[in-house]
Amino acid sequence: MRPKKRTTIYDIAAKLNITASSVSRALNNSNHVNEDTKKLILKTAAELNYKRNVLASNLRKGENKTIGVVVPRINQNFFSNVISGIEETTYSKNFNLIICQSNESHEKEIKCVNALINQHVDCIIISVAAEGTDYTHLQNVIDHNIQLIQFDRVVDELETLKVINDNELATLEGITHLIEQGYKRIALLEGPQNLNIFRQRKAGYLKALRKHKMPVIDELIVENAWTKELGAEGTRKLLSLPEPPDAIFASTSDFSALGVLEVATSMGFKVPDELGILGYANEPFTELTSPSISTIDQFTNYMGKTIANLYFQESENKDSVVVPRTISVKPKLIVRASTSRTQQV
Amino acid sequence: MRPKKRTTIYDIAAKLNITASSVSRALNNSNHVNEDTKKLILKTAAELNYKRNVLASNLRKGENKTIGVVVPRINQNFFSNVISGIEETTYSKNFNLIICQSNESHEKEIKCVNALINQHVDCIIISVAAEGTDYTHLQNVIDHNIQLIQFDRVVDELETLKVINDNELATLEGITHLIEQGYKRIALLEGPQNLNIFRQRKAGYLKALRKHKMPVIDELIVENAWTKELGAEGTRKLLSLPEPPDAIFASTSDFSALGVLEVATSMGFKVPDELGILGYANEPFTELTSPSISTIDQFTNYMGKTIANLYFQESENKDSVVVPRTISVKPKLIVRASTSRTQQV
DNA sequence: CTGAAAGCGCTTACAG
DNA sequence: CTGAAAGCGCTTACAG
Repeated sequence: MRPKKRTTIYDIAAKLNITASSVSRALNNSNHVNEDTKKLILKTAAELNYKRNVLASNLRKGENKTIGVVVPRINQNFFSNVISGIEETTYSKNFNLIICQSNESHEKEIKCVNALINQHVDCIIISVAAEGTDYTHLQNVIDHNIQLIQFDRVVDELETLKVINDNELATLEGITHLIEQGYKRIALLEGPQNLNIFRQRKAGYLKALRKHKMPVIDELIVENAWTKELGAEGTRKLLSLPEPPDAIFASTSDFSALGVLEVATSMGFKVPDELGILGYANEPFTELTSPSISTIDQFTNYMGKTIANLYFQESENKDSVVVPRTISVKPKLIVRASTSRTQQV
Repeated sequence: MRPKKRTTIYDIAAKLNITASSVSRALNNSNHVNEDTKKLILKTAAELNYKRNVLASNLRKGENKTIGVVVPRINQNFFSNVISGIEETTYSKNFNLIICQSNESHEKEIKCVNALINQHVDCIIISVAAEGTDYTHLQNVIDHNIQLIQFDRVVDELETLKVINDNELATLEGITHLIEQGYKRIALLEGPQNLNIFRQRKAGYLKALRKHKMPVIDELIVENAWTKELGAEGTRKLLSLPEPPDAIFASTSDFSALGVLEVATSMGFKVPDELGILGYANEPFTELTSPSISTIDQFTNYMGKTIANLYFQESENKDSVVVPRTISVKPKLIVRASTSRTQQV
């Protein structure tokens, strides 16, 4: 299984009685080489099935043309779509993409990041795991002069390029929509507050209530209702209250919203009449449930492309310093049956 | 933005007045180096924030510890789950994973594969795009002594390691289940027949009918019903026949099955009583529709791990020749409401 | 236009 | 245990 020796530029040079320098120049399409010999070299290279050793080339040139991506989970819709967008862009620039998943483990995240630093990638794109609080591994990326781009779940304190959703604004719109539909007691299923995205969504919720002069009712705010199961559990509690909510915003995800829907249905609450449900992320299944679930779309593929383009813009700008900045993508409220009181389905 | 020079083993050596050889040995935890100097070197390396240049190391050692993956789409459940499984295994072996998507384009697939060959990856794992018929680019992988592993959509003629689902057997079981439920006119929505997986599923369908002495009715076989839209279109035609089918096997995917369900519902056919629906792939949404859709689960994460392990088994086996072989994973029929005639939902 | 030479950062036989 | 040297495969100033 160990490879036989591959064809190198020396093999080509030897065969043609010229030097490796010329071969290299021809292969790089330099114009400091005779047109005819260039053709001959290219022809011979093809015959010998030559493939440039990118490792050697990169080592010599001090470049790598590789971007590393670290996400909590590859197989989550949001992330796989963002990665797909990143890939489309990096591919068009002839860059490689190395992918790691942290599995929401802070420890694995650190290992992934260090592996990417060792690999001398040009850029690391990351959405952090839910766990951590210490981010020296990310500071380390910066210290190695590797471009760091955070997206979605970003560490606010780190001054890097960031691409995020405007979670607060999207939530504000979502809750406002609920209020306009006549919902009066709106509950919040919140996510781990160490992640900025969940803090922002909570902020949007509170802001919307304040704006419409509605009281914030503590018993309607459920901590850490992150998964379908936890969403279901939280919903059971909420709907068992003496005064249950008439709407639930599952700020963590559509999976959580699905848990809400299942419990509500099984407890005999009519959605959307007796209970409105708003999710987050526009997972494909949200339009398939009955009733379909209102949610918030995050333009994932577009985010991916934006992230990758951000890197290429910066890197073309070699001399100047990178100014830390944040690109905020405005998500879109998708109104479906689960919150459409006026127009029953 | 161009990196300042990074710390190398020479920097460490200079600082300690020793040679790079010793530094390298210490860093590689060789025992041909004094314990105390080793400690000193490690300490200094940490202080100088040293990270090994993996490119240089790999070039020298003639290894790369990188596996390339080429799939039609990263953001499809099946593939992202397989990739996730691959990643878990490669990560545990300290291998990098480079990911490309062909977007179902044969041309892009060729470019991806060539890029990976240039990159001198140790192994290429591929599920081919729907388009192509010519596979010299894959032969090329083999010619470069790169381990090639095909999965799911494999090119039969190429003698490589293969990890597949037993599509025929799974389909046989699925259709048998339909027959046992009393369905008599079972239609097939088939996929592009240049892909082995769709040929196998068709074969399973035909086999099941023959086994139960049921006639094969040409007008019940719809070509190329690959997407939700095409599935819907095919279903419209089928259900408009003078003698419409009483069950439809959407062999291409659950998305196609979803198209069937929507059209059937809108045309007033009762599922599962008047029309049974069987999908393929166990997409998460299949348990959320009403009625829920019966389908076939492919153990995707497990497949991913199996693929990666196959590579590592082979590579540990350096001397012996790789024997082309196929690992067939038996998928599982998931019976849900859309085919459960006896037990209505 | 072409060659000889140095060097990217590392590893590893070869001496001692 | 440690050093000097060669080499992985390529690129690129420097001469000519």
